[in-house]
Amino acid sequence: MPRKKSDKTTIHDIAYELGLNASTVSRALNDNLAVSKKTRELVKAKALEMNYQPNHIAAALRRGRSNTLGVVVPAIDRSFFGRVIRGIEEEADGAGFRVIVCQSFDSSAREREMVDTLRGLQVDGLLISVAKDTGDNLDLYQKLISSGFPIQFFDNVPSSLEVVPAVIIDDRRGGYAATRHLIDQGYKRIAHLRGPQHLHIYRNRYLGYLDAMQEAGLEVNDDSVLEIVSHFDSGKEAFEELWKRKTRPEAIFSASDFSAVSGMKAALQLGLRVPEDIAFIGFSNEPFNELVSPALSSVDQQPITMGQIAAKRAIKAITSEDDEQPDDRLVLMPAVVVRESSGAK
Amino acid sequence: MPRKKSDKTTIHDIAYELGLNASTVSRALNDNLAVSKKTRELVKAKALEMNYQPNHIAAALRRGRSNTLGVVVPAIDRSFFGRVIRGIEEEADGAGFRVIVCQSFDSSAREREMVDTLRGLQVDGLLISVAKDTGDNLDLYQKLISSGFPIQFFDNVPSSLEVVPAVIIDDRRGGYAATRHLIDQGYKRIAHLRGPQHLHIYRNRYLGYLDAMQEAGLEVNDDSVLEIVSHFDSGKEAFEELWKRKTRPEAIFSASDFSAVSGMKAALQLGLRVPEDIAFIGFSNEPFNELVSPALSSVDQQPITMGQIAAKRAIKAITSEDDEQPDDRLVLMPAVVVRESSGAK
DNA sequence: TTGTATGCGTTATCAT
DNA sequence: ATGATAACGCATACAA
Repeated sequence: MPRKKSDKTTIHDIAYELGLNASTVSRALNDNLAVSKKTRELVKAKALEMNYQPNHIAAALRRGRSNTLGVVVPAIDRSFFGRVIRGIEEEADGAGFRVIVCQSFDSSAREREMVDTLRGLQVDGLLISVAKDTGDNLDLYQKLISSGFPIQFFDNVPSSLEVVPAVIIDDRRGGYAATRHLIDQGYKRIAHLRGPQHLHIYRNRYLGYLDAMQEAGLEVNDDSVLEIVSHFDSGKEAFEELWKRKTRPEAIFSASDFSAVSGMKAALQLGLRVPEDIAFIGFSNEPFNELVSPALSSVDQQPITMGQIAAKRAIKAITSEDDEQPDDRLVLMPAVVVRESSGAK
Repeated sequence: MPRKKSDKTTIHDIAYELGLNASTVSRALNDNLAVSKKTRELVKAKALEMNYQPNHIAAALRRGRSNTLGVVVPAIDRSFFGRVIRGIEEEADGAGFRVIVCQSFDSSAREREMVDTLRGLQVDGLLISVAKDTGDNLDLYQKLISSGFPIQFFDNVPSSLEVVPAVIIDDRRGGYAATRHLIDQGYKRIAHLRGPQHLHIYRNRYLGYLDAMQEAGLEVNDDSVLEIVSHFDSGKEAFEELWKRKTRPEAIFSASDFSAVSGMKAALQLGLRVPEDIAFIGFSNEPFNELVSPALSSVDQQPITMGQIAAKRAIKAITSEDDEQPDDRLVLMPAVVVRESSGAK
């Protein structure tokens, strides 16, 4: 029969068994140099034997530090975020930090809840990609930032905040590079399937498209651009709509891989050849791009690097003694990945 | 200037401001009926004003309950797990539970670490889909289960444990249904791309294939079955290998959507028509199945339902007073989703 | 209805 | 090198 009603072993239990004091056990378990090597090993052996599980939350309560990073993303089943999180975990692992992931499901109300929950769990820092339903969490974030709480935004950052510590990619550059690639391949009539323009990531991809077209002296008219709403369905409809217009495109730059693939599918069903009759390039470099036929060219957003850097900056802010000023934004460069769907004309 | 060095508001701060006692504040915040409606509102208003953030870990330490569920999956960027987690969160939300998600990256050593971490974080229950690198965590799980700790496995469960509380799908039935569907469509020479047979999910899908073939009196010989290793690349090679054999298949049932799609791609590149020359059906019902052309038929594993049920059972085990016996396994039925790739012959 | 006292498991500051 | 003690923020049994 155990000493206590709960069967959980604590440092007190170990101390009791060994005729020691709890503080010694605590020190031994934490590899404190003050405690003799002999007792240290004794304690560790006993801890193993008694199946001791350190209570991290008690330690966190006492220390005021949990060694935990909180992450909020719109949805973890989006491969981009999955890969960002992978990068975060890699970096956190190396620094002895745990990672807790929450989903906002693109609702800013839920995002706020998640932030509260994570703060209640005493996370030492926050990594956030804000919901598309960009609500009024700005106050919250402004307060958090100016209170000196370690926070890093990534990918989709709150738009109307002045100084935001963030890691983002240069979407405009990405849009430019994708379009430029098509131009270099010899295409002239290039259409753009753009995303909702109130989201700056989509707005910037569109601006990059315009940059490249203008630079090359190519015409952009009402027929060239079409806005898509939902990722999944509308690529097909968008393509069919484009194809009906009086000046048919030779190539399409889509702001999303999903609509690119579904547009491509619509093209194939019309009996068109890709890229001979119509070329495609998407954005995000989703894993399935390699699987479809023809394989879809795209723009890679370096999600793993993004996660690593964001985590690194957060951890630095946490561990550095002096309350340094919030880092400003760091901008990553996107990279065009050329596959079959945008071969030379 | 704040009363304390730390700027975090505690119930003591609120009590001080209001000339009350911390316990009253605690009660008020928890909607305890004992405290008068008036003070309750007063406290809540003050809490809001002072931007009070409840310290959940302190509460958890005191209560011995964290209202948190720990989830361990091989990788969150696999859409199946993403959807299971969605189901878990839905269920947990409704019951006032938080969810912490960790990844094992298919390493049982890391899986063990994650379990320890989560237990250290005082999660009230554990939901686990075990790593493919099925190591020797059996002792750990056996101990956990018999100690009465609320734990639920899902999808991939530890194989060599007798009584395992788990929610799984009937993979054998799924393999049978997929193959049966092809048979019903009129195909006779049906090949199977099977996964590593030491994993029972793949073994069962293979057995289901055999069931259906045998039932229909169709021949299965050495040419019919091929084992694939990595999801991504080997579908192509596997298909080319199958196509070289003396009896070419008319249809292929692949144990994974990834290899099905990449096999399909290889077929298309050989100039074959799908499904006229060769039909395909995969397994898992990945989202990209709808996007590829032709759209890939597959077997749906009901991931959201799986998550909901697993969470529900875990929460029930947590909240029910009596230490009831561990639930045994609950088996979900998979559903064939017919798309273009397996049209009638 | 509210206040007082205690403890959850750990770590840090003393003292020895 | 080790022990005694207090404190982290909260919830609860008990007292008033």
